[in-house]
Amino acid sequence: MDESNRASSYLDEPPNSRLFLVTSKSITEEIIREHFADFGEIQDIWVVKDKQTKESKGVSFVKFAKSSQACTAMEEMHGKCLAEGTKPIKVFIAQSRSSGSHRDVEDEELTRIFVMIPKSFTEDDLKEKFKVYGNIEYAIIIRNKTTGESKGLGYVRFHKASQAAKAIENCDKTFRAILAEPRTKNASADNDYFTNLRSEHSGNDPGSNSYTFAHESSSYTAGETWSSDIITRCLMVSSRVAVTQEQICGLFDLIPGMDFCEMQRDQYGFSKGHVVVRYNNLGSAVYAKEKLNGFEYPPGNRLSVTYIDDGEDRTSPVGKMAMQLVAAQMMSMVWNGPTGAQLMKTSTGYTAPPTHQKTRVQTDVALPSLKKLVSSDSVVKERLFVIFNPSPLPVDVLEDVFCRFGSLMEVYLVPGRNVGYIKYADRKPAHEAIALLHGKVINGVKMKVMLADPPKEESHKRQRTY
DNA sequence: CGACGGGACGC
DNA sequence: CGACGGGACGC
Repeated sequence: MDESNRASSYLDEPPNSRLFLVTSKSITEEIIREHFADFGEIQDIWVVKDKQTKESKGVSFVKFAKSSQACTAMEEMHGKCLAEGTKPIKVFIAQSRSSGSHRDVEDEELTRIFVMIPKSFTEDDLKEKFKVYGNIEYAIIIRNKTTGESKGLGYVRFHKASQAAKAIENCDKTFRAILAEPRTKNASADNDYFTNLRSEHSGNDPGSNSYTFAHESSSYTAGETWSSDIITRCLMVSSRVAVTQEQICGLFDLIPGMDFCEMQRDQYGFSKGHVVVRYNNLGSAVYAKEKLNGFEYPPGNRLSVTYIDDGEDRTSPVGKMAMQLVAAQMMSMVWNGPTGAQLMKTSTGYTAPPTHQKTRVQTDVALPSLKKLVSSDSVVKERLFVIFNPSPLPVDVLEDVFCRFGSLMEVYLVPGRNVGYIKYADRKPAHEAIALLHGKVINGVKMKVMLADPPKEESHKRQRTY
C-alpha cells in the first residue's frame, strides 16, 4: 500500500466511499473481499470484533476508492447471502466517522445532485447533460420567482445513488456537481403560469428588470428601456424552445388590443419559435414588451420580446418617455381592474395577415446565420470583453448576435456595469465577432468588442470555465 | 472612458 | 437489530 492509499483509508474521502455492512457473525474479511472486489478498488476491509473474545460483532466496513464503487456495491449486494446458511446482509453507505451519527444514510440523500449551469440552460438541457449517468427522475432549475430568470443552479435527481455518484465524479468540473442537501421538508411544485403571471404583473421587484407601473417618474429612468431604437405596435416574440402559436397568442392576448399573432417559420431551420404579435395601439405593445420580455413560459424558457419596425408608428426619442409613461398609466388601470378569472380567458384561432419576416435584433450589420451554442463543458478558448453604450443589451439578444460566428459558450454581463464577457470554445469565431461587431450598433446600443484580458488569478479557485 | 459572477429548493 | 482498528509518511 502506498502512502495515498493509506491516507485515504483513514478518512472518509471521498465522501460516501465507505460501506457499512451488517452480516452474520460467521462472515469473514475474506468472504467479504470475494464478494465485493469486483465493484472497484477496495482500500480497506474491517470486520468489527469483540475485543476479548475476538468474535465478529456482525458489523463490517468496506472502504472503496470511489463513492460510485461503494454505491454500486451497496445496490448490488444488499440482501444477498455471502455464505450457505447465513442471513442476508444489509449494506449501507457508512456515516462519516466525524459525524457521530449511526442513523442509516437514506437514498434520498444520495440520489440528488446540485449543479451550477449556464443561465441559458433549460430543464431539458440539464437532463441532456446528465442522462448519460443514469435514469433521471427529474431535473429542475432554480429561478427567480418573479422574473423567471434562472439563477444558474439546478438539481438532478437520479434513481440510484451510484448514478448520482458517477455524475459527480465524471461530469465536467464547471458544473461543480455535489450531492444536494436534503430538502428541509416536502415541497410541492407550483407550476401555475397564471399565478406567476399575476405576481409578475402586480409586484414591485427591485431586483428585476421589470418595469414598475407606478405613478412616480422614477420608474422610467432605467437605461435598458431605451436600448431599442424604435417603439412600434408590432412585436417579435422569440422562444428558445418550441412553443405553439396558441401558447404565445394565449399569453399575449391577456393584454387587450391584439390585432393578430402569427408563428414565423425560422428561416435557419432551428426550432426556436418566432412569433409576431401586433396590437392595435402602442400602449398595449409597450406593456406587452415590458412585461413579457424575459417572462418564463413554459417554466425554464425565457421569452424574448422586441419591437419590430413595421414602417409605422415611429416615435422620436424625445417622445418615447412620454409615450411610455402614458402607456404605463393606461395599462396600469387595465391591470388593476380584472380579476384572476377574467385574466384567464383563453384565445384560439387567430387569423394571420401576411407579415414580412423580422428578427428581434435590429442592426445595419449583416449578421451571419444563427448557430447553435456549444455545451458548457467545452473549454473556453477565447473570451471577449464588450463595452455597451449607453446600456447593456439583454443576454438573449447578445446570445442571438454572438452565437452567429459559432461555438458560443456563454454571455456574462457584469452586474451594474456596462460591460460583459463572451466566451467561445474556439478562437476563430471570437476573432470574427470582433472583426464584424466592434464599433457597431445593435438595437441602438453601440458596442466595443475586444479580446478580454485574462481573469484575475485566484489560487484556490480552479477549473472554472473562466 | 470600461474589467471579472455564482451554491439551495414557495410551507 | 447493527457503528469505528491497526499502524505509522520521511524533511
